[in-house]
Amino acid sequence: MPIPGETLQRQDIHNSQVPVVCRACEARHRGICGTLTPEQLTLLSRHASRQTFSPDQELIASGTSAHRHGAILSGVVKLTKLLGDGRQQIVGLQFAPDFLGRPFKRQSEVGAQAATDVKVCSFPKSTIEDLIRRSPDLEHRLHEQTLKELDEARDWMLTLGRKSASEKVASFLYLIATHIDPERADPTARFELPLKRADIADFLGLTIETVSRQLTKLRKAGIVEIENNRSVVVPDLERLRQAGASG
Amino acid sequence: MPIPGETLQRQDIHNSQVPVVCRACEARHRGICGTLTPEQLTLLSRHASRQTFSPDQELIASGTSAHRHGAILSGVVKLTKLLGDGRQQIVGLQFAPDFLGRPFKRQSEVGAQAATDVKVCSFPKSTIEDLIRRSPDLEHRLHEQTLKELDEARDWMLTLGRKSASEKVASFLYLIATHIDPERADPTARFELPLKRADIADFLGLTIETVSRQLTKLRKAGIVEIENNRSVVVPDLERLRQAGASG
DNA sequence: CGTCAGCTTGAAGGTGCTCAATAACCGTGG
DNA sequence: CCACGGTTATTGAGCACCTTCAAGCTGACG
Repeated sequence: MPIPGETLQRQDIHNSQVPVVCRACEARHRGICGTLTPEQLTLLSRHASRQTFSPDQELIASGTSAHRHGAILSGVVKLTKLLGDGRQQIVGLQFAPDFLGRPFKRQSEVGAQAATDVKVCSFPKSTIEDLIRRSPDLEHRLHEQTLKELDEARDWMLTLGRKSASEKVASFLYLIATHIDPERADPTARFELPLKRADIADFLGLTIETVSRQLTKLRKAGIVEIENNRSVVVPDLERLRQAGASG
Repeated sequence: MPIPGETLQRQDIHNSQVPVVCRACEARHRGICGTLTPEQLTLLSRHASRQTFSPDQELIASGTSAHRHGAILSGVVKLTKLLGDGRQQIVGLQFAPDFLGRPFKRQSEVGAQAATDVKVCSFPKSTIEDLIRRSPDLEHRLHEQTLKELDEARDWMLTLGRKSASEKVASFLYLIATHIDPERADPTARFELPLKRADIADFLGLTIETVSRQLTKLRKAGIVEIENNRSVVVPDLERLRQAGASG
């Protein structure tokens, strides 16, 4: 259960310097915003704006100089790489309240598209970079996220390089199950798939057809239940984890 | 052309505070050491020691609490991940003067083994972490390296997920050619492969046999020349790059 | 009710794997 | 110097898995 907004807001009530837009923000105390001082928040919010994107809409065009960075407020973002002939690979998924953008570099080498409906709070690259230079805490926070993303990328390299199709699909479902609803103690999970089949295929380095076949195989094995193509129930998370090959 | 040692050393001659062991070090002005003040270098060097490793020797056992970090002085290090049943994937290659170790985390989730003969300068995890906390510059440098590694990991995910076997092998050769001898203007390259076939296979998510077959295919196509299994000549780097599929 | 996007299912084919034999390389010691 | 064993790499034949191509299905929305 998410913490009711009340407790979060009470903290800020005592600090009138916190910008109005931030006070009610879902991400106010998470992600990068959590480390900022009221003055820094003010500076940032002055240049910040909210945007929404619908599935498959581009947040950053690959190869384009992205002049804005941001934080995901809700939804799932896919990071993609393209080959000359159209082959595509999803190289990362990002969830709220992740930071979006690659600091200290002109060109982004990955594209970013909304996978689901997405809300972001974005600000100019230069604003956040200035802030980073002046706030070691913020850089540390971003460094931590980068390290986390690197760990995840390497986990996925193992999946891409060495797992079979059915292990890949199971690993994917397990990944989503553990990311959508971060804290859950019970062995069962229930969620909506944030990706359509084509995206899953691009994430796993497979074709749509193979993904589909492996899903029905997992369904027939009783490891997952799927309804309306998107709603998933996992009766036993541990069993799903094992289907993804024990690392 | 590398800068002659003379100019490098002259800087230190005027600064007698720089530790003796560091003065003649190949990595003194590169990698993380480059940002450190003489005092910081002294602190670090007091706890530092040099080690050498031969091929396949473990620098860090996966899952083990690595209590030392370090810098690569020479050689190539492979970062590996293992699946329960023995399947292996190399998730990164590191060259001098890269930093070795994952800060701010108890457990390393990857193993590190020497690919070639390797020299490292290592120090206790806690020493460098203290230093990081006190030196924003150092954290920035490490953050930059982490970002670089993340970019590389994602590049490789595209290779693992979407390229054919022959494209994979070509991509690998191109990667090595451009990393072994970083600055080279001419279109031709000549180098020793730092990895044996089994390692290449683990890096590419293939089998030894497939790697071998694709290498002879590239050889017969005149894209590379190979002698003694390890010495490679690439007459036209651009052609090799294209054989790896234009991204 | 028709259309369109997304998903599933089937049959055929190819790429890369498995298993197995041969060949090249390298250090050691006769 | 060559013979030798061990490690590393190449090559071949058959097969499995995943892809390709093609058809049908489902649900949302006009």
